[in-house]
Amino acid sequence: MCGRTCLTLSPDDVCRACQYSGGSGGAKKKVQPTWRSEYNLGKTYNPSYNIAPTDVSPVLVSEAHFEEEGDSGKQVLVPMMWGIVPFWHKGEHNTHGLTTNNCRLENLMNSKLYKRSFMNGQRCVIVCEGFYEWKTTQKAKSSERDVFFIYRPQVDGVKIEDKSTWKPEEVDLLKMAGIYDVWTNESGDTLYSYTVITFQSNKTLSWMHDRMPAILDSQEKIADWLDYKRISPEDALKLLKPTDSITWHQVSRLVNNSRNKSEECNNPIKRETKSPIKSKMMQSWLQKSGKTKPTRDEEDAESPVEAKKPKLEVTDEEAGSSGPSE
DNA sequence: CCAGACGTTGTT
DNA sequence: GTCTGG
DNA sequence: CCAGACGTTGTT
DNA sequence: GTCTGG
Repeated sequence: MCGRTCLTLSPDDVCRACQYSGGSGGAKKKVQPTWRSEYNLGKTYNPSYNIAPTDVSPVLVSEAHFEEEGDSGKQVLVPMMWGIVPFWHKGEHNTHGLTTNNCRLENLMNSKLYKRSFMNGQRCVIVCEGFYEWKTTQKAKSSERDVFFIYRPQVDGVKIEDKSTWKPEEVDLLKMAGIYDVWTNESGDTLYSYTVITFQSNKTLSWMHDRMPAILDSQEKIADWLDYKRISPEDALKLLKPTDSITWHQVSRLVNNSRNKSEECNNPIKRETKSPIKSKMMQSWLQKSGKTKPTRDEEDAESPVEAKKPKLEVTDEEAGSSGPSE
């Protein structure tokens, strides 16, 4: 599932962080998406460690949706509300009564709510530093579930939760595939809103939750997902596959309350001590089996495996934005 | 033809 | 229990 | 996703 | 608005 995200960059910095190789002709140059602020009933984007449904956050879309003769390969950032308001909805924007913060990929193509937007090319990419996931538990109340912050592996030295260790130009933001819609009220005011596409989790995350967002893990996939004139809906769907290019750490339950916007929200906490009984059993079992360390599978896979860190090298994507400077 | 749904989650 | 707000 | 409300009256 | 169920 995906019910809370984190994005703390200013609009300008989000633009910098979303630099992509674009432009026409053979010589692709690095360009930044432009910031396109819509009225959205007066709702605006506020950088936050704790973004919840109904909040507004920036998403990438093709410029061609807005410019008459726009290049569908060009990207723009548009603040939109999380949770689609169906374009046919009558009344206040918040009275449709449907849960639309996520769209199950399995249901997309026979959904009355999402299919039209999708076939219409209204694809978007939700941008964030990471998202929060509550571990599915049988016994605990929802308020007692373990919470994790999930994000892209960063280059050496960058700690995503410590903004003093990185700059917008070098951070690797998490990008999720979504669908957006445009709603107009009786007065003719428009509201842009989006949903995050989800599917069944792969092994990397299924121990935590059975659903995960459709993460786009390369610049090419992002460009293809957004360019609705070049890539058909059918081909766009093929881009959505579970990724292993993610990592995570446990965070405090401060994030449970969406009013808590503290930067502590995405800070790692020490793993909760297991019950003494289980801990003792584990220790003696480890001694018997002569192991020094439990393997990933043996300890519930609750910490990310190594070897997911990207190599620090200058690729076409990164040329022009070097690593830590100064 | 009209009426009614249109969505997702977790948990008892 | 269920819906709305953040 | 979780938290918090869930209601009405008359009067400062 | 559009689709399904009756």
